[in-house]
Amino acid sequence: MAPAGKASKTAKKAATTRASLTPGAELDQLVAKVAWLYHIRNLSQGEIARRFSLSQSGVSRLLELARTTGIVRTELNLPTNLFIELESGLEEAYNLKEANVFDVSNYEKEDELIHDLGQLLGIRLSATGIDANVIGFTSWSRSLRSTLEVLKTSKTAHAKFVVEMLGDVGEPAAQHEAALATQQLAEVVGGEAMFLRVPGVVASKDMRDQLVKTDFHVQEALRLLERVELALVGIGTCEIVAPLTGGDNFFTEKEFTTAKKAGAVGQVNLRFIDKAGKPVVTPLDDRVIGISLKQLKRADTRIGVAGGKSKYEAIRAALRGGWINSLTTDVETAKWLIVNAKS
Amino acid sequence: MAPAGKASKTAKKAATTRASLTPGAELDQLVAKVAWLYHIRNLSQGEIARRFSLSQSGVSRLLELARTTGIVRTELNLPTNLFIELESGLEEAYNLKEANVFDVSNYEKEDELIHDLGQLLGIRLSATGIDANVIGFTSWSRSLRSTLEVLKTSKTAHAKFVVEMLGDVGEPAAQHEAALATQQLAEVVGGEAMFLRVPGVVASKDMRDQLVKTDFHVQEALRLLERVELALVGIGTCEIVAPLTGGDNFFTEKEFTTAKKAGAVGQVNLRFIDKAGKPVVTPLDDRVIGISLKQLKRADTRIGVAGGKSKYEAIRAALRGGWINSLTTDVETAKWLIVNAKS
DNA sequence: TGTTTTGATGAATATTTATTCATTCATCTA
DNA sequence: TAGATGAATGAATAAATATTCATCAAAACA
Repeated sequence: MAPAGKASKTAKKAATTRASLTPGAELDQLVAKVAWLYHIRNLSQGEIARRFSLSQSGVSRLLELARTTGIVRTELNLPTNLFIELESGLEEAYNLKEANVFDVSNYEKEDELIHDLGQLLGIRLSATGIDANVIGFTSWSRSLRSTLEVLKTSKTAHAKFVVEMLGDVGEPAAQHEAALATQQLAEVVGGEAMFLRVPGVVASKDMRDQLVKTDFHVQEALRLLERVELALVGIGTCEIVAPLTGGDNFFTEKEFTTAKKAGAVGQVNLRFIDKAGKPVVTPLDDRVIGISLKQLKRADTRIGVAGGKSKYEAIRAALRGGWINSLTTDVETAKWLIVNAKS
Repeated sequence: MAPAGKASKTAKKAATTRASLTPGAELDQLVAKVAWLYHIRNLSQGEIARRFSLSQSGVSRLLELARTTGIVRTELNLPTNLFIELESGLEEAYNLKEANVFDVSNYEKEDELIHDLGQLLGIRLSATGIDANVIGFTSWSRSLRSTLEVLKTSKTAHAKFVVEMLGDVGEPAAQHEAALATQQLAEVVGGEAMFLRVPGVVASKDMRDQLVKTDFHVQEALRLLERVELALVGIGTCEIVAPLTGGDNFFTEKEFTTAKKAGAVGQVNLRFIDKAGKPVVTPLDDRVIGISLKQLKRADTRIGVAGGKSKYEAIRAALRGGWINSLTTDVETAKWLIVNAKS
């Protein structure tokens, strides 16, 4: 490869006049061309590099850019019948509209599980398509935000409104993220975002009433909660989990204990339910700003995404109460839910 | 790496009970899982291989399978403003609804150009979406069949009918391909395919009348040609090009010469037009079974895909006559068309 | 203006991926 | 039953790709 050095010298000279030296707009063109040659024409990065007089590493970087900017996008189209026994098992045991099961195969790390399940739902939703007037969204759910990542690339989602089903939860810094997610979902479905930019849990019923009374947007959102058709629901345990801390817009350890003493084994958008799925009404209930269980049930489609050992009981309760009628979960959780449907 | 051999031994033992030994249905699951780990979780093939106790090459092969079966799909989302000067230049010069230009950068090989332009149209169509009652399709066009490849992955195309705008052209063996393409397009848009399974060019007017009279399906298709809303048009020169040969359902060299003598510089779905785009009516016209220019113009959207030096004149004629109002072409052709709009 | 910082870049390199080739095992054939 | 054929597979290897690191030039700063 003796002439290589020489070749690259000439290349560099050419480079001064060529497109790659970041002239902003032209960069896009180059990225597009490179992506085209690589993905449509299946040239190697080396060949492409030669054509444009730049280095292979440069091409590699341009392709990465193409991926991150969404010019190139790889989507997964999972067959729907992969875990059909488990899926129909769930559907029958809990009378579901639909169950999505996949072997995400990392059951230790909750974080990854959450993320993966969210993606899974996204894949399925964009395969099926979404069509509703009002979508209820739980913007603080990490799973659902992962779902959104996938959905962003979908062109098959349509809705008029996206309304948040629960106020802010967690540290104030996270609120921005939640708002962004709602906004993005609204964009994806071509609808309007309706925010519920108040604390999800407040100190007292009075406080709640105050907050609701003063803010027009909140009232609007709360009204829309009556008309949710597709609900993307958060399911949780009666514990304070990792990113959240007791106190900031959330229940304290003590309050959760109160709920558990009253029979709660889990919660759906912070509405407590017992082992049979029945609502557990405590004074805590008046301090949540968000969709009520009654309102929730008006939604035709109520989708939950959850998995992992710690949530088994909570998910089963949500299923038994019929608070969700579509579940996306992992193989292990699905098995447990089927085996323990009656116990 | 001394223990490697040992490890693989154990692996092999495990393998006898595991999923990978081609048990049909389970294979799908494995492919899906591997694709998931690779594309969603970004594990390397080596890591995945270890998890499933198979070799890296095996994983590579599974991933290839995932790609070819459509479980994994990479799509290109080209920005629409890359060649905006050329595009708006074309739109203005020829009063087009839309122009798509891209630098497909291989202008020598006509075959590749044709293929690439087809893909380009596909990318743009699936970005925009299709919504029409009746789509007129030119199933023998190679470009348009490439378009179809891309469109297949799209979920944004809808139509009630897909009707062929020209009878068969080329050797009989190719007819099957054309029919398949039409069928597939119909599937993609969720509509019904209407075939025009007769020769595109027949020996005489009488022959044509005979054929039309006897076949119910043909009559149905011809009726639909009156109601085409979106037409995917084939543009050609007055020459016999590569895969076609004079004679088999096609004009002969001599007949083309006749047309040229009458002023033809190109043809749109085998309807000859002159330099100004005016129809060149000769007796040949009565021997074509397909959409007429008059019928074509009823379609709201008339999309042409073509490029390459040999077609410059023909494309310009088609544009001048207004037979197409949307063009997908390459940079070089676009430049020529703009510069020579008035000459 | 000299110095520093920053970011872009390519050569070299490490890592990853695709392919080749030999082996195995099941199926078919004589 | 022996042998042939062909698919499936993994080890070794070739090829391709991503990353590291040093260099350079433009911008920022003194």
